[in-house]
Amino acid sequence: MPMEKTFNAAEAEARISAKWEAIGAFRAGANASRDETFCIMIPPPNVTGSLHVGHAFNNTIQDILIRWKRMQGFDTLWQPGQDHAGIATQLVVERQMAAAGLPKRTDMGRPAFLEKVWEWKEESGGTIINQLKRLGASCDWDRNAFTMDAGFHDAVIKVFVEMYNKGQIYRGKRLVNWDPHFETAISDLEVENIEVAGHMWHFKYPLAGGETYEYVERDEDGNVTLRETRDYISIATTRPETMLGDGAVAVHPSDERYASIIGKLCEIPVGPKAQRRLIPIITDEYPDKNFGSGAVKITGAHDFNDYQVAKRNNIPMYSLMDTKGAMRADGRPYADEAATAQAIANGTESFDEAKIAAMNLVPEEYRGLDRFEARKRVIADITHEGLAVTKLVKSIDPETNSEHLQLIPVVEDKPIMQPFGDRSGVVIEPMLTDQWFVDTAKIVGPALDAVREGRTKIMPESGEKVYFHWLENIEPWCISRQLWWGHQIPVWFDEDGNQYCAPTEAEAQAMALGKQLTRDPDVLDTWFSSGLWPIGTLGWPSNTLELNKYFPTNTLVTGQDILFFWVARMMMMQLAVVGKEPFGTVYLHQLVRDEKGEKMSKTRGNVIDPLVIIDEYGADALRFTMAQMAALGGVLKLSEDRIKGYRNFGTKLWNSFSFAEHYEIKFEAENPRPTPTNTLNKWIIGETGKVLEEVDAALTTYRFNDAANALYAFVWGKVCDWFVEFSKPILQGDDAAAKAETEATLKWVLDQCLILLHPIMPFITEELWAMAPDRPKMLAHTDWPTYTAAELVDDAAMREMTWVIGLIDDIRSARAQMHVPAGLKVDLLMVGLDDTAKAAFAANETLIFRLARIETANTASEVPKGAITVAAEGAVFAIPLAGLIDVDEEKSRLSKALEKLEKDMGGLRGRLNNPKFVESAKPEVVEETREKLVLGEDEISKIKAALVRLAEVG
RNA sequence: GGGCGGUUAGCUCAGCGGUAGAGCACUACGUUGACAUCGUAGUGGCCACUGGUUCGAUCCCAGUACCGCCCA
Repeated sequence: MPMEKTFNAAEAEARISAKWEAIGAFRAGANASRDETFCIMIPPPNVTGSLHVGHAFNNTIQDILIRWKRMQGFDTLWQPGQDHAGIATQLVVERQMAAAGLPKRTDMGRPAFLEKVWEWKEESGGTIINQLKRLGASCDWDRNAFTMDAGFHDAVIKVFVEMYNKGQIYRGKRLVNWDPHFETAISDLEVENIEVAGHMWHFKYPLAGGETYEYVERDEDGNVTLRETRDYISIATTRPETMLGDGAVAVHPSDERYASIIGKLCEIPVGPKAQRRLIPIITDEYPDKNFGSGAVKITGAHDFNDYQVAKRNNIPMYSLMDTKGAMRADGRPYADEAATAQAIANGTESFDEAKIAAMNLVPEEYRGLDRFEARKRVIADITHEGLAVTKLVKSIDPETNSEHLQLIPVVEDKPIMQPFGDRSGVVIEPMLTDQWFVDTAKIVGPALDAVREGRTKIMPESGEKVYFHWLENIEPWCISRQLWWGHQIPVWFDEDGNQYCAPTEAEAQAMALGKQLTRDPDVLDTWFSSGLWPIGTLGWPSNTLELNKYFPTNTLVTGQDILFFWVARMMMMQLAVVGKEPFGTVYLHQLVRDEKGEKMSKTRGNVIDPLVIIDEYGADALRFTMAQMAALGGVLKLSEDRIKGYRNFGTKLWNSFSFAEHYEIKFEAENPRPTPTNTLNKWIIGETGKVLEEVDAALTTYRFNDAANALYAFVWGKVCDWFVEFSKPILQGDDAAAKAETEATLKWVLDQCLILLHPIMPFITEELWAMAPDRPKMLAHTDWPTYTAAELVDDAAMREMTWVIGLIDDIRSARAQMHVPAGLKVDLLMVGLDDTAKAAFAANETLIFRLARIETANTASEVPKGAITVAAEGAVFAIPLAGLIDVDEEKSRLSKALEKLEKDMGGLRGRLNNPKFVESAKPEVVEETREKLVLGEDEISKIKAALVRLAEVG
């Protein structure tokens, strides 16, 4: 059956995948021929997820590494799995229930809802696995793990209990990102900061008791630009509704404008007149003197910066909102709450966290309002009262043409960074709530040491700086979520609020004899469980074979963006739990963007769907593109054109086999490397040795782009462009021995191409591999070569073929520039060949004849007039085309070449004439420079001679 | 505001002490017995700017400008 014209990826990929699966090609330890292990943990995709380009890139890189190591005979494991994605999954299932007309989650109750989630998981949770298989990912799919699996669950609970008992986990009140839609705390990763059009309002906070001060503003030189008496301090805010919870006004300690009023009280200009709260004016380093008025209101419970200021200065933090983001409607009447708050501000009443938390400082008229509605009302009320900062605006009445001067409130339009929940799309609220935290400060040390001391290496190295910077300033990690889907926190409370932490209710009950217990309803952050991914997937806490064998793992491949969220946490957790760093190397790859470098998003409509790409171009083209672009650092801009280009590369490879087929060259099950006598064959075998070394070196150092480029240049630029072309005259010729040897070489070289390309392009290579009957193993299990360039390179053959290729290039170039028709075979004259050139030419005459399109070659004593001259090492060649060539054109061609050479040689001469260069440069560099100069000057003299001859012609 | 990067051919990017590379795009020619998803030849760069170190800087150092990303 003759080969198809091109590789039919759509048809072949599924068939090949099935075959791999059938023989268990990717099982842990498959094809192992040595004891060393190599293990990669997949960054678990979200169980609700579907494959996007980021996954495709991430998994391509992992697959290249694992296939390479597997072929090398390592005992490999690529551990796959998914995480349970608390919010996302709950959202998906709730949506589905709503669509199906089922009762709401809250009506259904927790156990029934969880049952629904599991049903969903069984049905749809495997989507991404199948998509990863289409990419060719060679995970051990039988070991697919899930963070909610029973074993994994037990591990998570065990770790929580142990860390709780060691005091590394605690419950406390801190400011967290709160999603008012899902009514849960969320992680930083789930918050998207987006710049939106916002406003900055300016309000007057009157000084208590009508006090006044001299307000003076100066320019840079200290000249007074404004001086007035004020009875207020001007405050700018983008969130007026939070004024109700202000605890202080802060100014920078060096701000002279306000020096005289530090320590005084000012009034929050909102709420019932009778109970206006007075708050202190304090100093803190946080306010920026040059920003706004330089004075900042401090609302500790609703802003992350203010929170720090409030903590530093012991300012009460009043929570204003409920879990839905509406203004609180609980608590005592406002008048009472305000009175207490005032007493606290005056310092006459003490306070603690619980007392503050219980207080509701929202005036009755705002209670229950949505936060955005409350904002409008607050603004309107302040403005109405005349406490907004105003400016004079001149307007002209269009009817009467009279001028009006009007005072209007100052409202600046200002882009602001606003946090949005990535799933809910609503504005995230910093919220003071009771949550569970990992006291990261207690476990961060070993994670820092592991990288500092080189037990774990982060690539690129800049990642290490970021890692240190983040871990050295780490904040407590909020691990509780107000969700149902996830690992429920193993803590029970008695009626007095005492905590009992235990793996099971029975054990907790045993600790709380006779007490009525209630379990904490919250679940753990998904990242807490995926923080245990390396040991959890390997069966910890059981002392499994796999745990012993593959842990610590070798390489983690993940995006730069989750260095903190996941990598750092895995480092801390594994070290805290089992005392070992989870991986030897962390390879951080680029983020995938569209061709313009923009983030891909559905709203932008610039999403490249890897499955669509695979359908159209095949998985190999996508994979090769990604490998080729996987340089260290930066952003990967993916465009379809590139993918198309690398699909063409696959076709090129395909056609090289079709070439072999055309010449009826039959691949055997094994195609051993011949020991050739022919220079051509020696040469390509040497080149193969070189490319293997390049590929190994590149993969060892995670330079996937170098590996891909080296293979591209070898397969296309060496094998197809030269070796295959050179082999034609031999294959068509009569020399049976040469023919046999060249066939054997071709078979071996093409086999090597398949082997070396397989990690990057597994499908097409496996397909071509299978065209030989009875291969002992599938390509995925074929031994990766171990020859070295030193063994395979024959220096003399390399030199000779380089000379031949250079000569053909030069003749072709000269022909093309002189407009010699491509089809025209010309006569070649050889002048003054030295012995090496003579021998090289003679040995490769047929190749040169064919590729340079030469009819005859004869020696001549001199170059005739009116001939094209081609200078080569140890020879001058001429193509007599009397009458045919344009003398001027040949002159300009040669002059141009001469000019370039002169310039280059000038540089070399300059260097060599500089005694300091010869003294201080490395000897080999000096030697190399000398050699280049000799060769160049030789060529210069040949070209000059040719120009002289041309001058004689006219 | 703090941190981390980047600026090299029209585009996307490698290179990172010895005088600049790839792919794509572009131009011209071409159905040469594998391949038009191709072949052959070619065009294209004061390597952001300014200083410094060096015999020598795209590469190292310092500063400037602009652009990203992360954290506030």
